[in-house]
Amino acid sequence: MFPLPETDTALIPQDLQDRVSFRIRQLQILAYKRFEKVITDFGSAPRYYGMLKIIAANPGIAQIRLAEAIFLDRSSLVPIIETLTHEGWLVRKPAAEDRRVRRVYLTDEGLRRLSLLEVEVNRHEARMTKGLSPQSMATLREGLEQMAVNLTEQDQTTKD
Amino acid sequence: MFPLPETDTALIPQDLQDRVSFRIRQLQILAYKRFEKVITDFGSAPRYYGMLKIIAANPGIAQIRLAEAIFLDRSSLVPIIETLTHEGWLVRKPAAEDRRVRRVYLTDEGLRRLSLLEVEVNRHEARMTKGLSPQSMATLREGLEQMAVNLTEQDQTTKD
DNA sequence: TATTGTTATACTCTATAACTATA
DNA sequence: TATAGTTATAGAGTATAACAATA
Repeated sequence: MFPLPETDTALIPQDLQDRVSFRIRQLQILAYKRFEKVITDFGSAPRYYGMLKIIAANPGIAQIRLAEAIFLDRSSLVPIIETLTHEGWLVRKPAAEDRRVRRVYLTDEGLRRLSLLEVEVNRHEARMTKGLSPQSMATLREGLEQMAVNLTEQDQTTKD
Repeated sequence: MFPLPETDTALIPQDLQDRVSFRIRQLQILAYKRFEKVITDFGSAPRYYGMLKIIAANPGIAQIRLAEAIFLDRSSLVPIIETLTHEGWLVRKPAAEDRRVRRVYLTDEGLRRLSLLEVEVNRHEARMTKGLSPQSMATLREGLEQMAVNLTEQDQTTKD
């Protein structure tokens, strides 16, 4: 009997390891667990980092546009916006020209905290991509982007 | 006013698009939605394709090893195994040498159906990676693997 | 009539804690 | 005492359907 614990990868057959879809899923699980463990003191914001960045880049975005951008139903976004508003990250203001719309903005405090959070996200990203050459990173980014395009294009043509 | 709808990507700032962690998350969401829409008639198996492949490669694996391999708590695995057993994919047999353990196997029917499911997974993967050169694919796979290694290694050293 | 945001509701997925049976 | 599997339970996260306000 060997004292070495069997590694997880030993159980994963090669053809599964070669599947990009499997790797993506596995990475998302791992990265998310790690991210949540490492980043604290930012309330519930870390998991919505991407969304906060989109709001920062599109101040006053309507909730429905925001929901579409992150592939969520507009109703699913409501409690998220509410929580982040209570935590001081966001404010909603009714749109003057269309009073159905509520525009979403980062607060000054939210902007300030987002820049601090960004430092942590950078660290996380650096740890995750350690050992990858700039060239590999570039190819990786292109590949990930191409796949996202492929998947969204197919969604449009499918047109349920 | 232009008739063209604003694309999602127009809302995503470049620095966010360049984040591998953001892309991974986005891709996982898109790929999963697409996968579930396209693949039907396989019961609840498609979402557990990876797990079924691991069982196929490790016949008689103990539930706890399987849970570790897919980063789930052993208790979370129980209802999954149960469902797939009821659907005829799996059987559990008590281990002779350690009666606490229940060994998990694919049924003959499960093996047969898994090979059919695999055809669909291949199609999904091909659509997703369309336009990527063999070289890009190779670099992509290496990058994804390296990141998985980075994340699991860091988990071990953190050692909470 | 259609759209935006909201609410009520239900479903899925997951972890934690406690239990059981074995070791 | 520790481990494998199970159960009960609770907490996220999500979508669907229906509603109010507005266009």
